Amino acid sequence: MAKGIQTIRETQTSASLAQALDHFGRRWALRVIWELRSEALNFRALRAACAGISPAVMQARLHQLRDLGLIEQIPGLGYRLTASGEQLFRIMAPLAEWAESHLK
Amino acid sequence: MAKGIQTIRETQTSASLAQALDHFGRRWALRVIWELRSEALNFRALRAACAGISPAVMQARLHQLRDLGLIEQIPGLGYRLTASGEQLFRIMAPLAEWAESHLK
DNA sequence: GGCAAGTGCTACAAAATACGTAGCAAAAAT
DNA sequence: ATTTTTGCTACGTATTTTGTAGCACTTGCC
Repeated sequence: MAKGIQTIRETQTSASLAQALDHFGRRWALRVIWELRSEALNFRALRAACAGISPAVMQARLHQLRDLGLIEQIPGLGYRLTASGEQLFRIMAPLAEWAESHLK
Repeated sequence: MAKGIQTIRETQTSASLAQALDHFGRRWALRVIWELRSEALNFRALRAACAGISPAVMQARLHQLRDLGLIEQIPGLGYRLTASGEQLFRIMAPLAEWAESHLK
């Protein structure tokens, strides 16, 4: 067992964070949160906003995000962020600026 | 064309952000950034940190993240975040706290 | 030198995930 | 009552990820 540049990490990633990163590391997951940032959208409007997503995947993401308590479905209104979801959005908001300045 | 709850979004998501969210919406992408937060790690150490990732996917992510200018490979040291990558990490850092308090 | 261990990386079949299109049943609007 | 819009499902195809094996190359060591 060589004592090389790196051995075992002293600070390992927590299970909660790993879980979060795994959930968000699915296509459209972050995008859906993003599209709900300012207003509630119904299924089809949300699908239009995420141009290219298939209905099956949208349905899957909505379920997962609902299970995570990030979004909620209001009958007659559509889907919208919960308090927890809005908090997450506020966290990822600076990402927009970052993307603008680094991905041009 | 009914003027329902929502018509067309007035503020649409920019291409850059869509691109960023698409890149990060791949498995292990955010996790790899996260694991490199404090120190450079070589291929195998990085793979050990991301328990469960396959070498092929790790290789693919490293390529993509390198193309995005987020990480760089230093011969004899391994992979580490670039200035741009560290900036991104600082942005997503609050995510750790969020995950701890919301995903228990 | 020679040899063992560690390195980054590739190959490839199987499983999981996403895409694309069509369309249904229920609610709402006309 | 008929049309429109709604959320959602089905299903075959394409893409992505997994899991395992191993290759070629460098490094440290006797």
